[in-house]
Amino acid sequence: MRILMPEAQFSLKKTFECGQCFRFEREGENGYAGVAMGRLLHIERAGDELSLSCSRDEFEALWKPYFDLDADYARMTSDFIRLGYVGEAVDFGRGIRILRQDPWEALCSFILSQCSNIPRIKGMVERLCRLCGGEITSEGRTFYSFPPAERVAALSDSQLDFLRCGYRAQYIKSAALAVADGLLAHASALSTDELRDRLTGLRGVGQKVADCVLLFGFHRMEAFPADVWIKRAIAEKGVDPDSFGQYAGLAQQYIFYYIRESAGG
DNA sequence: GAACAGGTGAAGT
DNA sequence: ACTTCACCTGTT
Repeated sequence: MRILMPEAQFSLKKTFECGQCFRFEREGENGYAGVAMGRLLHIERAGDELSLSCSRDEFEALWKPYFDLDADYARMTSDFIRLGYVGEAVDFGRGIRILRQDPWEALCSFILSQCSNIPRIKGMVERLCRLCGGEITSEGRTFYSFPPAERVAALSDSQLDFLRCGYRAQYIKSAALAVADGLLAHASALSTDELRDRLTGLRGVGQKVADCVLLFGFHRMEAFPADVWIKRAIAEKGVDPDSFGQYAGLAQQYIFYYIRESAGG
């Protein structure tokens, strides 16, 4: 199916390559393919149109919320001071959408992300999906869905070695046990601070990973993950983390993408 | 080889 | 409360 959706509202490149997700890969000149919510999606831009490999019903039920397409990003970013470094970052990142990723997938992925880089994170996540995710075949190619926590909790230490994720292996295994045991159930009834406390109670989950999970897995837009790049922006570019209000996480993502891209990454 | 990487937790001031 | 260090693996 096709939808009218200008680049300025939804940029595939910026959304998939701003560091929030690890399972969408470039496909052709203007397209991406990936798996989320157990479903494979091919998505491609042609001018102001996007074509998606799903039915209109599936788009409405799954992908429209996943891509946060009902939200008005122009309005949300109007809360920020549109001057100076943050203003540049917002202009540069126009078209980024904050995805509504599965909380467990976000938790597991960002535990793996610590002290690593995007290619390696993608490798670890991909091996985990190949190891125990569900197979999805399409036109002769095989894709894998992200495994449920129960599957990961059941992995043996020697199976975990296949991931080559080092000391993070025990972190994801214990997190998987906790999630399978209901740690994140009924999260919508919890405040962001309560949810953050639950997350940081896990071994290997500190403030930064917890805030990534809150933002990318629970769509808590006020969560502000501060990694080394954001700390650099605060120290060197005059960014004030207390000035962003309820959409601080969105501001963070523009700043992160801008500083990474301008650093040549 | 050594140093470092999108972080965390433990142990030391 | 703040600083230092080890931790797996991969890349420079």
